[in-house]
Amino acid sequence: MSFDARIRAAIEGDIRSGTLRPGNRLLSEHELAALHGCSRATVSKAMGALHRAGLIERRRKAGSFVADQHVHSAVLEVPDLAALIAARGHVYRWQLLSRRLSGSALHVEGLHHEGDTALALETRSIAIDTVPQAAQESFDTIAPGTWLLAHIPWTSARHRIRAAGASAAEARALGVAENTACLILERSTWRGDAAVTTVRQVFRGDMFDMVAHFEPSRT
Amino acid sequence: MSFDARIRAAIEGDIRSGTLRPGNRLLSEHELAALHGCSRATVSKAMGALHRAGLIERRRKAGSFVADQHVHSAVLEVPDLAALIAARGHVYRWQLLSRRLSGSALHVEGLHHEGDTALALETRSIAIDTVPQAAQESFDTIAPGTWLLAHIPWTSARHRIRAAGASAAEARALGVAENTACLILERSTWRGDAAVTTVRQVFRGDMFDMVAHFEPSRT
DNA sequence: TCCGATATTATGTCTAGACATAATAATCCA
DNA sequence: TGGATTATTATGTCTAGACATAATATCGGA
Repeated sequence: MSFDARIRAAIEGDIRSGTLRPGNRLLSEHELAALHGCSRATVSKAMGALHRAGLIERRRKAGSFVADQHVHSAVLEVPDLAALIAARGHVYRWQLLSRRLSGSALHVEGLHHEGDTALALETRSIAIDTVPQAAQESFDTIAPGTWLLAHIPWTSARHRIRAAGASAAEARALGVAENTACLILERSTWRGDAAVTTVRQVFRGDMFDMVAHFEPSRT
Repeated sequence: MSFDARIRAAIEGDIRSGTLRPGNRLLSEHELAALHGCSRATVSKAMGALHRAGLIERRRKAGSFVADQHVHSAVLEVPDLAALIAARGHVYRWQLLSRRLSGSALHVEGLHHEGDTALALETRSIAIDTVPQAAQESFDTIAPGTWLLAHIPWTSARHRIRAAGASAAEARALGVAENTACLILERSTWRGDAAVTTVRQVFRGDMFDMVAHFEPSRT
């Protein structure tokens, strides 16, 4: 086991066992280096990993502190629908429902099909100020998400996940009864400070779920 | 801007703009160090961040490669319900519904209340082999999640998020109509290889959502 | 031709320093 | 006493090496 992993495990253990409690100060990097008999760079690497995992807070001059545990973070895998459906052994198909240019936004609506059934209804708006080439795309055979992925770089994204009953229009599009429970994924992406796209996907609740993992022990 | 951030931004930009495509090999760490005029350790740090962000794959001897972009990862914040409800300005309350010891598992069922309304129905089983002290707990005033957080260290967790209509029993407990759309969060936690607890929380869809962020530019 | 031993290569981990930077604590002067 | 200056401290970033390790490529022999 590497020094890095050893130091992480030691501190993580102290936090989880309650030896170190939220708000407590950890030893400084110098002290930990001396304690474990390794260099400060190695300690720093371990502390960086704990920080990313949300276990500790770090402040210059003040030191490192055990973070409040009221939230914890997990890595959410946001799948590409085409790849997901292919992995399940079905045929993926995108069906364009509408496309409308309004002001500086291009609005696209369509369905993601898994084999013969509609898996998700997508309502998207694309900022043509940020992605001017999108105005030339029909999106009648390629899904806008796939196209965007290949055409413009984005730097950050925000996802919101919730559950809601299908509206009349959504139910009709998905071929389910009105008010059927659906998982709704809303995603906004930015390139720097410029908005790129906002998408709302309504999934049939019985055919889709999302998975997230948490393992602090990742370097 | 630090070398680290600069190198990350350069490679990320090449990936997102399509200059580097999935499967392409990146320059080796040595070459990148020479190119950017910095040391290999700095390059390695940048590559580590890109790897954690899921943008690249790394293989010894073979090199680093642009990852397939069919999934991308985001950081999901899994809130502690008590803290979440407090932050919303309401009073949190846990109500125990049932507690039953069966074999090597302790089954606990209860409600998380936000003020006067039930926000979530929780069904949990706790492995008493891993957490023997739990057998002595009544859980009639403290929620098992809170108790577990304070009493045993866990090392990894897996979350599954989906939508479903409330069953008759769930609807009764939450005070909503049967088949109301609910967000269902199932979480299993482990301590090393030993299972700690499995919990299923059924949330009123109209009162709860989850948020996830993605920003590769985190060191 | 096939197999095993060897060399090569790129990442993984680490060291023992360095200077930068931000935040706090101490000090000194008006 | 109040406010501005200075010193101190811990993290943040970086260097120029080192050895370990895993995976591949190459070469020699049966």
